[in-house]
Amino acid sequence: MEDGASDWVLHVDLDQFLAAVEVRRRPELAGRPVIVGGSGDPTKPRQVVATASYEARAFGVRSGMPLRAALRRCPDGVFLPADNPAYEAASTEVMDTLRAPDLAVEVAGWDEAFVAARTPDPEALARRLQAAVRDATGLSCAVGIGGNKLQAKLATGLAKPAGVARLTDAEWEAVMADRPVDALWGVGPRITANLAALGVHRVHELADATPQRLAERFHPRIAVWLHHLGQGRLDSPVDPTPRAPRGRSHEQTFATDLTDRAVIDDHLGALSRQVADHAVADGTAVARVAVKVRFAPYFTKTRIRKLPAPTVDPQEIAAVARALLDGFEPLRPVRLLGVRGEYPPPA
DNA sequence: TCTGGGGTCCTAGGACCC
DNA sequence: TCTGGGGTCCTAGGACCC
Repeated sequence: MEDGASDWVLHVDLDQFLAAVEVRRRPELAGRPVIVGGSGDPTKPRQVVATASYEARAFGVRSGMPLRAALRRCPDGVFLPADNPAYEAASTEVMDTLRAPDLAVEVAGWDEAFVAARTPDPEALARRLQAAVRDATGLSCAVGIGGNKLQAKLATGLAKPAGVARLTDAEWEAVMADRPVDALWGVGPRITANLAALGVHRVHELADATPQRLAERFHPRIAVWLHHLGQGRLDSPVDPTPRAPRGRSHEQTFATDLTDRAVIDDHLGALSRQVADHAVADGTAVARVAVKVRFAPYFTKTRIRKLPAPTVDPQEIAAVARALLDGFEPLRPVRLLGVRGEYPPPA
C-alpha cells in the first residue's frame, strides 16, 4: 500500500471481566480478592470459580476451581454469585464502544472481540481502543495484535493485564516454537493426547509434522488445520455479522443427587420455562428440545428431539423433556439436569 | 481441586426416499 | 429378484472455548 497501511487483526480481551464488573458497581471492593461463581456461598459443594480478580489469583485461586478449594486458599475472599444479566449488559457497552465505521468487530464472547483494521500503526489503534473502553465503561483490557485471529488471540496472552503485544509471522517461531501444543487456540486435552501419541509435544514439532502424518490420528481436515496452526496460520476471517443465537440452554447441578422422579420432573418444568422465556425474549421459538442428564458419579448423556412445529409453550417443551428423560430408564441418581431449546435454522 | 453454566461447530451413522 | 448408489433428514456425541 502506498500509505504504508496493512491489514491487522486485533484481539481485545477484558481483564478479569466478571470480577471487574462487580468492583465497578461496588467500588469498596477495589483491591480486595473478589471471586465470582455459583451461588456465592463457597461452603456449598459442586460449584466452581467463574472469575477471580488478580488479588484473588495471588492466593492461587483459578477459574474452574471448586469454590470450596478457593475458600481454603483465600478465606478472606469476597465471594459473589454470578449475575449473568449484569455481565451481558456490560459486555454490550464494551462492544458498542469498539464498533466504528472503519473497523470490523466480531464479538467472540462476553469479554472478548476481534477487530479487523487497515492501519499503518496497529499499536496506536490498540491504545486508542483501550482508552475508549476505559473512558466509556471504566473497564480495562489487553489487546493482542496479529496477522490473523490465531496470532492476535495468542498475543493477548502476552499483553495481559492491560497491555498491548504483537505476534505475527515475524515473531511466531521465537515466541511459540518451544511452547506446548495446548498453548494453541483450539487445541484442548484430547487433541494434545492424540498429538503426544504421534510424538508431537511442542508447537515447532506440530509445524514440522505433515498433514499425512497427522492424519494417522486425526480426520484429514483436522490434520490440515493442525498443521497450519503450528505455523501460526488460520484462515478464519474476522466476521462482523451479528450472530443470532442458535438456541438457549439452562442447566442445574444439584448439591445432592436427585432420585425422586417427581422432583426431577419439577426441575425439568422449571428449566423448560426458562428456555421458553428466553426464546420469547430472542423473538423466536424452540424447534428442537434437548435434555442433558449427568448421572452420579459423573457421566453425562444428551437426547434431543425435533418438535412437530416450533413452540414457546413451556408445557409442551417440558412434556418433550420428560419424554426424552424416559429414554434413560432405569434412572440412576441425577447430579445435573439441563434443558436446551434449539431455534429453527435461519431461512 | 471431585469436577459450573452457557455456548459453538463438526462428524458419524441410521432412516428413508428415489 | 436381496442388491446399488446418491441425497437428505435426524440424532448422538466429540471437542473446544469463555
